[in-house]
Amino acid sequence: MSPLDRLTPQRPLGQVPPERLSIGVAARLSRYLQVLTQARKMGKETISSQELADYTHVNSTQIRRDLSGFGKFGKRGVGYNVDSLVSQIRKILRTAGQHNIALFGAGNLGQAIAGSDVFADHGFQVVALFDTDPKKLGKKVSDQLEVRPFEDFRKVVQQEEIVVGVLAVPPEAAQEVADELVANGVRIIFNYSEALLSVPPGVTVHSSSPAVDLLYALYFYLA
Amino acid sequence: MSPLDRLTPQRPLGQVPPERLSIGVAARLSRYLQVLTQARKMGKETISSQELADYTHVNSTQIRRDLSGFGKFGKRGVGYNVDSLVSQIRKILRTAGQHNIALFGAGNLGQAIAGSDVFADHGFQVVALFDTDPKKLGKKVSDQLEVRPFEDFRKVVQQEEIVVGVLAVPPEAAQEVADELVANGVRIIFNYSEALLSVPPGVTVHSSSPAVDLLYALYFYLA
DNA sequence: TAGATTGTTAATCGATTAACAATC
DNA sequence: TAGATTGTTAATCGATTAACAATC
Repeated sequence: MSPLDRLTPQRPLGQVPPERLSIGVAARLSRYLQVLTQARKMGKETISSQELADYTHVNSTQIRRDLSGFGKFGKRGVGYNVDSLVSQIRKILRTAGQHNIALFGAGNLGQAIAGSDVFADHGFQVVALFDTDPKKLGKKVSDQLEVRPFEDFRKVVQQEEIVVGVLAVPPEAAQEVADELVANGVRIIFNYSEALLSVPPGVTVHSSSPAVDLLYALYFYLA
Repeated sequence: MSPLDRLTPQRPLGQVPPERLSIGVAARLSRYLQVLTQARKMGKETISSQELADYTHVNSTQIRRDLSGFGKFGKRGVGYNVDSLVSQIRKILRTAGQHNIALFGAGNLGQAIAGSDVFADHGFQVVALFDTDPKKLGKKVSDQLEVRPFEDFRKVVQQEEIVVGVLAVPPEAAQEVADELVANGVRIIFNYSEALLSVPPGVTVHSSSPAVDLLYALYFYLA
């Protein structure tokens, strides 16, 4: 802080620092958290900013700075304690709680998602799996989960607080499901289908497109 | 360009401008390409920088500038022709050709990937699908593809030019497969397992982690 | 102690944004 | 023509990088 800053404070003295992270910081912290969670699973107790950089493709200086903005979490010469860094980042991102997901589509992709740990590891619980195929209805996909008819969705969204809708449906069905989600107040949609979705402002669509990463990886391979 | 730059040219006069794109530009162009490909499938003939911005979450001015750096591809008052923009970006990324992929793991995720259009749309062809489970061997997963024993991989990599290895295996098997890929000269690995992989320098690992996007989407939802 | 790694600064580079003339 | 959207500039902001003292 320069002396001038003290003369012209950005906010009233005594107030807490800005609570809202920038998109970049929030995105990077999420990536650190993903790696840390996995590192913990693999029994790693400490991790250096350089290791984090190798796994996340984020510069190690950037990582140290991102973290040091919130406190002195590391130990010089040693690195960061994995466990405690996980809790610290969860606190910063305020994602320590449990959040409910509804999953649409019980095909290969839907079942792969339902059976994966990725969401569970970060406090997201798939509470319902929907499909329209009568042959799939009632099928047990995991201990907790069986395939329910799409029509049940309204009921579910009223009973459980669904924060995210995940689409693993064929592209031609995606917009219809998205509309239904929006109509029932869901404001985050995770789109694994290839369809381009139209949603009203205030609703966020995240599209996962592995081919994109492959394209630019290939560019640097060929160039 | 400042006058000083003309006195101290970065490269010999008369040579072509730098061919290598920055990582940021290459990554963004890839995202535009993904959206354009899908827009074309949906019968869209023109698209504006604003529409591209809505779908990619990249600022529309940024998009126009990225594109105008390579030519005047748009029409004022109209937008960009989807078809011709696809060809232009492919030319820039030099990914117009066909490239071969080997896919590991024939579980739900592996079968979902094998059956998807994402890779095919961008010129990536899955030429072989491997698994170690004897019960799955020989199973037809698509018209072109049947499950082969992991041991066949060396043969395949010698016969076909495999540029990318895609891992859809359980986390405990991922490192072993990665090592085998590296040993056989594959330098791009796409990791859908949750394992953290160690690879030598020169090999690129891309890890797809949907939960990461969800985490930071949630942050802005809660904040 | 010696080696390793954090926390932090300063310089550079690239991304973002607003604004607007050009033009379809 | 009128409306829309590109191509481009300029100003600001955030990311990247190198470097290094502090310190475990």
